[in-house]
Amino acid sequence: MEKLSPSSSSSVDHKAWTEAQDLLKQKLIAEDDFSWGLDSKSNSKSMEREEEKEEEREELLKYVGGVDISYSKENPSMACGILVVLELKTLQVVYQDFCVVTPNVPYVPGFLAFREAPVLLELLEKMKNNNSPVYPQLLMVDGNGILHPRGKSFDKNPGFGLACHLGILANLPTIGIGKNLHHVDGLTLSGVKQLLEAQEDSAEGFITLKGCSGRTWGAAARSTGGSLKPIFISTGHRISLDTATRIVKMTCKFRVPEPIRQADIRSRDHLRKHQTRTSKD
DNA sequence: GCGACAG
DNA sequence: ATCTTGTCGC
Repeated sequence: MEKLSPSSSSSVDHKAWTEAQDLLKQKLIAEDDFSWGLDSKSNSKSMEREEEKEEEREELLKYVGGVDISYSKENPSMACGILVVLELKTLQVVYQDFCVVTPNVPYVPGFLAFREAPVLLELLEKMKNNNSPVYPQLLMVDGNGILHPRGKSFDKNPGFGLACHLGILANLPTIGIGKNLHHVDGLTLSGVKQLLEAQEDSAEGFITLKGCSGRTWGAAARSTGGSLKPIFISTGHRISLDTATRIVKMTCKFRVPEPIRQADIRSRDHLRKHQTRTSKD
């Protein structure tokens, strides 16, 4: 009952995964594609003083989702996926749901989506099927969007990270937030830091990430203070980098945007509460 | 060939 | 990702 295939011997199948990524990638939309707007821009002329109805002349972005998965070292067979939704205006959590699972796919750099997307997608579909009134209009993902090495030849093509992958599966606009730089197209952490420091105080600590090839992969930001570790923003699906960057700014109370930060904190807490029975009695 | 490599 | 307390500062 234990036969290993000659060439591929585990659940890790780089070739099949790369092909799957390439297929999904064909559906990727790299521009703003949604019906809502950001309040800053919609009323540029003058506030019609007439009836200030809540009439939705134009729907506004109100609910922003965040997803993440936390893992337990004590119990490697236990992980916790989470979906949170925050109200943009107040940055308060208005929805949260957890999913304790056993990781079945290992983490392989470049293929994070095959490990995490199924869990996160399930949380989204559950919420959607329940007709929740706060279903997110936009999703922030703990991981990269196009800032990602797509297979081996990324020099001419944008990547396809978890944020892209999940965005397509869920058909939602997504923004990828990396807390570490995935080295692609010649980008290095030291190079990014130099650019950030050379910025002085011009662009609020945001710079565009351009690789050796000239391609734009995303943006780096030191949202807080001076010398903190930057975060790395890249578009996932149905959004432009410009819009993504603006929304990140709106949600950055601390270094990491609130939807991601809250997802991080809460999934970790939830995991602790659900593993207290494993090693102790 | 070797190292690098989101979470 | 995970292992980890206090501590310095606004």
